[in-house]
Amino acid sequence: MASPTNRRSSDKRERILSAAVKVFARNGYYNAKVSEVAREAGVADGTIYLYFKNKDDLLIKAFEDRMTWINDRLRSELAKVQGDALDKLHRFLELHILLAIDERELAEFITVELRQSSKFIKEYKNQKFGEFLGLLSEVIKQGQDEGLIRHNIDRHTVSRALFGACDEVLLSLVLRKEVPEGVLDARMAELTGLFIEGLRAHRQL
Amino acid sequence: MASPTNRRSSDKRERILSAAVKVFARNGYYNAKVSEVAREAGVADGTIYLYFKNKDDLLIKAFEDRMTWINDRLRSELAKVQGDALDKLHRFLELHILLAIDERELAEFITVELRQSSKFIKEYKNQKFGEFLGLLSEVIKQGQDEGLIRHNIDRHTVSRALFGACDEVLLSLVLRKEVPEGVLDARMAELTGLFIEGLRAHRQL
Amino acid sequence: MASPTNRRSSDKRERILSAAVKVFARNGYYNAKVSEVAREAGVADGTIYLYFKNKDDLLIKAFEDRMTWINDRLRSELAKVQGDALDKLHRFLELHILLAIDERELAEFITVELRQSSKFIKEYKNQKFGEFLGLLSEVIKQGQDEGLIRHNIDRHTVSRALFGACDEVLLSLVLRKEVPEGVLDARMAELTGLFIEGLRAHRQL
Amino acid sequence: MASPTNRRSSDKRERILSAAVKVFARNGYYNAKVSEVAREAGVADGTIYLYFKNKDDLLIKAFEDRMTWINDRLRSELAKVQGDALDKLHRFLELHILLAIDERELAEFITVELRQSSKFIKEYKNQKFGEFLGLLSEVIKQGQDEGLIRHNIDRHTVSRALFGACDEVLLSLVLRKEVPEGVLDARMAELTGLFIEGLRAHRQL
DNA sequence: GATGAATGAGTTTTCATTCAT
DNA sequence: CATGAATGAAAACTCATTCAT
Repeated sequence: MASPTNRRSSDKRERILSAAVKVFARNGYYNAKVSEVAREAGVADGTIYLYFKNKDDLLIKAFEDRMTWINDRLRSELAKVQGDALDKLHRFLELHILLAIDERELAEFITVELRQSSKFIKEYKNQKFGEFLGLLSEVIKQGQDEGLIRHNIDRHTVSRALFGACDEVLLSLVLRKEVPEGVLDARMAELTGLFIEGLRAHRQL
Repeated sequence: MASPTNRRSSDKRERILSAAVKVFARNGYYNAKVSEVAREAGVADGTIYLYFKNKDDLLIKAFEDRMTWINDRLRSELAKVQGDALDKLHRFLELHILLAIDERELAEFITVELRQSSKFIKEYKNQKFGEFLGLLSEVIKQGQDEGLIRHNIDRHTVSRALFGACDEVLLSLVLRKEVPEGVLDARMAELTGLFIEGLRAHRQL
Repeated sequence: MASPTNRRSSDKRERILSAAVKVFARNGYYNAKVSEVAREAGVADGTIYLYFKNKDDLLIKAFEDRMTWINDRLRSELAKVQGDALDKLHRFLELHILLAIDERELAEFITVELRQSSKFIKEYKNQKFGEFLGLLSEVIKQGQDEGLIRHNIDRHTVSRALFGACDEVLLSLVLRKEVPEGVLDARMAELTGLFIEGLRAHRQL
Repeated sequence: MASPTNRRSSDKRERILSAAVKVFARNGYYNAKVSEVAREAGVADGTIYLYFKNKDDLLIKAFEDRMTWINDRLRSELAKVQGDALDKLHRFLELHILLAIDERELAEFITVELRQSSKFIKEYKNQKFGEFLGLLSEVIKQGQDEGLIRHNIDRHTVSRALFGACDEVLLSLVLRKEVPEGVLDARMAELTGLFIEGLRAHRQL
């Protein structure tokens, strides 16, 4: 947490982050203006610089803050799952979809800015996204330990593949158009099935 | 003649497109300067505007030109495949990997700018990328017709998922770091296996 | 507040308008650089764009602002005239000359940019200049009503003719060279006489 | 006449001048592009620079060429007039109107660019326009010699006034809108009357 | 802390002019 | 002579960032 820590201040900080997510999601980082974020947050342009070093910093902090929230949520939800690793994997994908539906702007923000931020912003190693992939990877590992998931597959690669697949599909389904009731569930169920079948350790193998 | 179309000219146009791919891949569209593209192409800044309407147009034309090349290549290579749909799918993924290796900059350019261009550049419907997905979708369909791929799965969704997964994995493997000999092949083989297993129509199911 | 409107701000706006009149008068609109207007006004280049949409807008606003001032001045001075319409006409021409002498830059600015602005700046109907001609036209009408000015002459045409004649003469006399004491008065008196004689309703006609 | 003097060359030179008049009249000097003049003339951009030093030179040469033509025409037409100076003055104004009607583009070009060219193009003393005014001045002088025009008026000033008045009225009548049949003649007759009355030497004075 | 007017560096784009063919 | 593709200097405009209030 940055300098201001009293109630009112951290409220303002959060309003700015929230506005940043919204504005960056809408226009993309490079098309977004700091003054628009300020307007959306209901603060003066200069105020943003009391809480964040510059525009880049605002992007990174927004990204980290939201990813932390997502990771925490995933962790606690996965802990609640009563069942094996495949059940967890199922729940993981489900939570991912719910995020895209419930927090559309946030999902859009992450999807679009993930590559930009990690690639073009100097000296930024995207640790929070690494954590996210780590959670997924952990589930895969557990599945392998339980003998439910094949061993002849690298779990880090699978994690990335899973994320990439979901990201792309959600991008096209949820983030760009109105999706008819039921279609989303159907598609994501198929996708979940695809991966679970692909990963399953077959007895005869 | 309004726009230059003779031999020397189209050579220059190609040099500019090529430079654009390189510079956009290196810095991203918004960080790239037109003058840097010009320098890379060995032409004056103004020359770019003889061939392209503006910076946006340069991005779109570079994208379309390269996607056309990729689609043509995929189409002709897939036509040569002697075998069933799963063989074609295999080949498709293989070609995708080869592209990332042989034309690293192009792959990076497409990966990073794909979302930007279709999302933030007004009135641009990314038709060429749709074609790419269509090729993949066609292979899936053939597999379903041949009884090799499950029918209870939407082939357009699968196409996107496949693309997203490969894109993300390649991005992390090839595009960002040096990959030790053999690792890439291993990872992509696993990925191919994952999808082929996931898609396969099991007799007993 | 979107555009600055407090005391200090409107002071700055006025400084920019004033600088614009000076610089546009000196170099003409197309040869004038926004940065030169900024320097003359003692502000940064960007500041101009806080008060005006673009260079065209600056020209139009400068024009309108100054024409409003001139029209107000003419109106109030004409109201003070004790006498008939010919006295008013006399005073009108006198005020016109005084303007050219006292506010040389302003006169030069208006003279030179009048045609440009109304002809080449899209969608700009020069209402303020119309008002100016309207004031003159009103005096002619009054003269006709009083029987001092011939009726067989269109008062709008006469207004334009009067303006055109004065404009051209002043341009050559005042705006380009140093005029020896007395010559100006003599010339303008002749001009006034010319028009008053030309307009006078002769008993025998 | 410049370097090229054979038939084909001077034909091309004339085509360029003609195109320049048209394009400058349409868009104004500063908005006109050399390449548009070239297109209009049916020559290559570079060709213009074989006949004229630069864009400024093209403007000046077009101006001088056309003014020479106008002056010659006026001179020869005035020579034909059988009558006194007032008849000549009448004819002068008539010819001026005819020019605006028959050679609308030329009139527009001269009207709009006259001030620009003489004011902002370095080291250019508009000699041809001086000649034009001289012709008018000569008629006034003759009228004064014949006792038809008052002596207590400077003939150079009157010349300018006359030109300015006609220019402004024609600008509003002919050059900007469609004029109903007859209105133009009526207006110009009034204007002619205005000046002739204004200038007339009254016996009783 | 908060404000928002002011700043000015940085970028795209235009277009008169050149010169190799 | 003629061409027109190429040049690159110049200018308008934007917007992240600062700082006096």
